[in-house]
Amino acid sequence: MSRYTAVKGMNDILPPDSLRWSRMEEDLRLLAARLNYQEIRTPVVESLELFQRGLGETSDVVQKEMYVFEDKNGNKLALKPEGTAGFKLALKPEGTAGVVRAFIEHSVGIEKPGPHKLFYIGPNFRYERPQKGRYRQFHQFGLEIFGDPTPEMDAELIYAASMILDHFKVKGEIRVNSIGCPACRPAYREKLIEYFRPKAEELCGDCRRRIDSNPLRLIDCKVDAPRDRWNDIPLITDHLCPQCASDFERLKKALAIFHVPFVVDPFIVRGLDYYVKTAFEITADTGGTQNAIAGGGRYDNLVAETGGAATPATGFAIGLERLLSVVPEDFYGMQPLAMGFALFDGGVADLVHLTKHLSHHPVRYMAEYTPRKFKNALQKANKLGARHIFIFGEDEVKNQQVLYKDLATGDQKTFGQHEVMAIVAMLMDKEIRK
RNA sequence: GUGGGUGUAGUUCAAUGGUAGAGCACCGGAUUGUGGUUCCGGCUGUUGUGGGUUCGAGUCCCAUUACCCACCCCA
Repeated sequence: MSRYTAVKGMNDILPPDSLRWSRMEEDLRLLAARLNYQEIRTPVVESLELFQRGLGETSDVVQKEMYVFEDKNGNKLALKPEGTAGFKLALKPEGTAGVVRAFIEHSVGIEKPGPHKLFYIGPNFRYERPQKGRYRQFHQFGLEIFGDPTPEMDAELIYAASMILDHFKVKGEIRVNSIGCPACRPAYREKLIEYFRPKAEELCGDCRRRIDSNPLRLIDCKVDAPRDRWNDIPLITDHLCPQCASDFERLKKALAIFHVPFVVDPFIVRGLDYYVKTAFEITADTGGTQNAIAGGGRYDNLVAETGGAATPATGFAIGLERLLSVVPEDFYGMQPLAMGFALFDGGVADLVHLTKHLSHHPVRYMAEYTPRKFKNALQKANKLGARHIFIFGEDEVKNQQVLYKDLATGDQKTFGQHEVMAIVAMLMDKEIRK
């Protein structure tokens, strides 16, 4: 064990995993571009207050999972007329709050008409006990749309999520719900409280406490499994106001037109306070119990609550660790490796030349400049998993040639040293046929 | 924050309380410029850390720490 290790819950990404990561990120950017999402990059740190106000003071994330610290210039900032805003800082636990802040700060919604479609990709931080699929530094890719109130846009967003699943050959279940709005949710909440209060004795300790504080989440309790025990639990979908109910119908209709496979799950509850109306989650078998790979919904009031002009908005985020854990192992193939060797000191200069020439082409190649015996060169290439090797021995150098051998088939061939294009063409051809 | 499991070589794992080992990996070799297999040789340890019990602790006890899994919650 080395003296220094990575901080708990924060992981190194090494080859070959790093290749899967960068390819996945590349694909996500391309997919986002198809529906005209443009990238936004916000800082990893924001003021603590932004998250407290945005995500909700009582949310678990804010209450116990934030990485909070004080800015060294805290005192100066505190002297600002606004008061102490900005004094305390936090590593971002999710992506939306910072995007909303930037959207407002730079008047994006004012300078051009909506919808404004943005995507982000990057690290987030939550102070939780790590377990399979849950880490203190984790990464998300998210889409956010500002300035469009329609349920059809929600449907398009969910469609984008399903495109991502399809692209990566992931089998996920898309579950949608409407969680109402400030006009209808409070009444539903009361109904739930009324429903569960008489049953308090039958609930676990956690749930008894949650009856009043968070009855919606109580439904998800795994200890009591309320959904299995009672089939007459009031459903939000039966208590929506006319506007929410109508929007929910439009959402489902549009999803059907997009051919997005989904199920209605009236028990979906989002963990953050800002969601209204459309809420959805995507689950998949990640090998652990953390099977939610993506989630999102509409947040029409957040921009105004953060200090901007009233702007309807909707968005979702996908957890990249979790996504990658369900992307098929062989989804990304590795380009075969080519290697170059010299058999004696006199071949090294020619080997350097080959490296120089091949470096201009998109082949995966590396050389070893310490001369080796023929047999050792083959052994080494094998150990490194190389397929193509180029050899400069005495005969080759004398004739201005290079010996090529395909370690997979055993074929070999001699090229003139100036036939670089022929060599590259051959490598590319083999790659396509692979 | 709560519970459970595991810490021994680079790695995966052994070792009735009695001298810490094996496979893999790595390095070298099996006579001339043809590999993967095989064979031979070599290298590697504060047994996570600190106490305690014992003639003697990798092994038993206590504490501590790290990782893993699960709860809570979420991506």
